Amino acid sequence: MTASINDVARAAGVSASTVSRALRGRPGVSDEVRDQIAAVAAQLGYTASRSASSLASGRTYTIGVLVPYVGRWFFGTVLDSAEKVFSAAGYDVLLYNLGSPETRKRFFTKLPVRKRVDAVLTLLIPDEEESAALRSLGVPLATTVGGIRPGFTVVGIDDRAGTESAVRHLVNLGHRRIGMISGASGPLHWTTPIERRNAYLDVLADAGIEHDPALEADGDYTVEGGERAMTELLAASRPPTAVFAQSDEMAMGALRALRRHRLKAPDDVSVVGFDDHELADVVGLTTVAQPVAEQGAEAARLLLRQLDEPDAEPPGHVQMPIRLVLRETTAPPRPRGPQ
Amino acid sequence: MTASINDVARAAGVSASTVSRALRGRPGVSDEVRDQIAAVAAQLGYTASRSASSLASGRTYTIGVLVPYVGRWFFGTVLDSAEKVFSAAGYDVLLYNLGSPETRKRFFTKLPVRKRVDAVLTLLIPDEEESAALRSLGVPLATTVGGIRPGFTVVGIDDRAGTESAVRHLVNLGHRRIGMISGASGPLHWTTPIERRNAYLDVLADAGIEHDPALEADGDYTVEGGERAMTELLAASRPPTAVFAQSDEMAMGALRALRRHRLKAPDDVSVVGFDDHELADVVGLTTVAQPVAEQGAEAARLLLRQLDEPDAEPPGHVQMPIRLVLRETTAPPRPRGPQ
DNA sequence: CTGTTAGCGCCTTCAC
DNA sequence: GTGAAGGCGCTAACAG
Repeated sequence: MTASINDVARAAGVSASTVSRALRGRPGVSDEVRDQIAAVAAQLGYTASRSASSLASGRTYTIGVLVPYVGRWFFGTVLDSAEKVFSAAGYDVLLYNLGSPETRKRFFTKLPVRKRVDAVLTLLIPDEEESAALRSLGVPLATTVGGIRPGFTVVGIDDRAGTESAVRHLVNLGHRRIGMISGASGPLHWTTPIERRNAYLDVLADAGIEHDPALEADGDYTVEGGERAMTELLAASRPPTAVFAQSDEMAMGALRALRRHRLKAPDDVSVVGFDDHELADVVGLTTVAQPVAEQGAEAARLLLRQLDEPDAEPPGHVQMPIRLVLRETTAPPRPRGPQ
Repeated sequence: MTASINDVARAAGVSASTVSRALRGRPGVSDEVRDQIAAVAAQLGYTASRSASSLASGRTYTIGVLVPYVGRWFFGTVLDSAEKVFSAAGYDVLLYNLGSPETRKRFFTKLPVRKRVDAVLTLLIPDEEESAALRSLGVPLATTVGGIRPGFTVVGIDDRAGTESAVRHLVNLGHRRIGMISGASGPLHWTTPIERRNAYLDVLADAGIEHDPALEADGDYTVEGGERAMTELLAASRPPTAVFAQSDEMAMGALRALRRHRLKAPDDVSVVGFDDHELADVVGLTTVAQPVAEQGAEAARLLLRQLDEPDAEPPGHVQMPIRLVLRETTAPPRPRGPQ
């Protein structure tokens, strides 16, 4: 099999403890012995067994990352950037794709990360019980989604401000019938759709526009859902002239629905998204840009810092900037013909 | 700290080995004792330490997955589906995001997965040396990319047939100046761009069309690269009337370039992609569809089967079906005005 | 069917 | 600066 620490020790003519110390850069080894051991180890292709060392030390050098759906652009991007930060620091990433309720439930009851990770980054929003389960792990916790939660470092954006800028943009263009495609069907503890909805309602009220419940539809944060939602809105007795979608993927679904109805944005309906998806530019989608990759990287960095300085008080909340990106799916409403 | 196997053994009035056997469903434990142990374990919130059990058994119940870029749709989707198969079978996934050359090199020299995983699924194409390093792990290996390689189970598609259907479609529409956006700048051992290029050349030759090197550009398999490549092609003295992009993301970049030049597909230039990206439908992109998620799931299943039946001969190659999906970015070339 | 005995490979005192 | 023990928590072979 592969070389063990004893093989290296024997070949280098020292004890296993010295090899251990030398390879991990701990003090108490003379430089020449250290170099010699490094050479021997390299030559034998020795790498310490993570199982054995974590069993002995209690440290795993592994971070658990919880994701609802890896294939979705937002999560893939956050995961990508977070992984880079972790691996650069010598940590491995254990990935848990917890999209389905069953998988999720099993994860939180069995908690397979117990004794297996030094920290957890969750991209899904745990409810009270799940949060407690994670806290019971006794390791640093971080997230890039949802509101402030005790025991978690959350790196997020100002959902309210982002939504306001999007909806105000539509109001300023002269729209009065402004629909919203939201992702309300998610778990209740996911505050994002709620915050965005409140901001939407506030802007409408502020502009003196009466809210019409028929102008809201659930898009489930997916392209297909967005398409369904838009179709629903178009079927209303008085359809919207503009739509704010709570995510770019839903906005793209909305655009697809428009195409299917032989309608165009912005000529027939204006559409604004949220995220600044990698492909938003391709379809010319006006959207609220948020620094997705940076959020993942920042959350990862904050987690590593907590690992380095266990005594320092971790930041409870970090807010990243957002900005409205104007493209081609928004325009003033078309003057209405005689009704 | 958390409960250990001995705590459970003591509380249940049995030995640790019995607990171990009972909880893992091994034979040799009476039903009543098994139930009792399960109850005690649940009550104590006991989960076996993976480090300890893998150290003792040599089995890790962990799969290493190597990805060039998690944020890219193709890889995210494969990873997503593979992870689901693995986790359903009780395996954890260790993710390695090996996009940059340095990360990649470090991974293959240190091989941190040694003694840490039971199998490896790689979504990046290892060169000869890297393949050897992976084989030295002594675990089952699989991939969803690249050509047949000894020691690997590869789940792929018929790149040649896919490309042919795309380029033939353009020929049949009447195009004669057909450009290609490829991803040739990748590592040399990546055969995909080469295979697709050969198929492209063959179809042209077959149709009696002379190949013009000025009609090929490198798009690096990214949206930005596709945009650059298209811009390049448009600057040619005699630009193409149709373009085959080796991936949907490059095709979308090409569409973006067209928009920037105030040109439209298919009116000015026809565009075909490859993949059937989740959003290809949104932009109406004609493309060669491949079952991306299914490839990940199938590769994962084949890996698990090898773990279950170590003696069975693993399949060297599995081919999944492709099909051309006609949408709105392709049409006959516009009749040329007097020149 | 169940308990006892040895390790798995490494890290961590504690001596020297 | 270095080596010798002991143990991390679990599983595997062997008894009974």
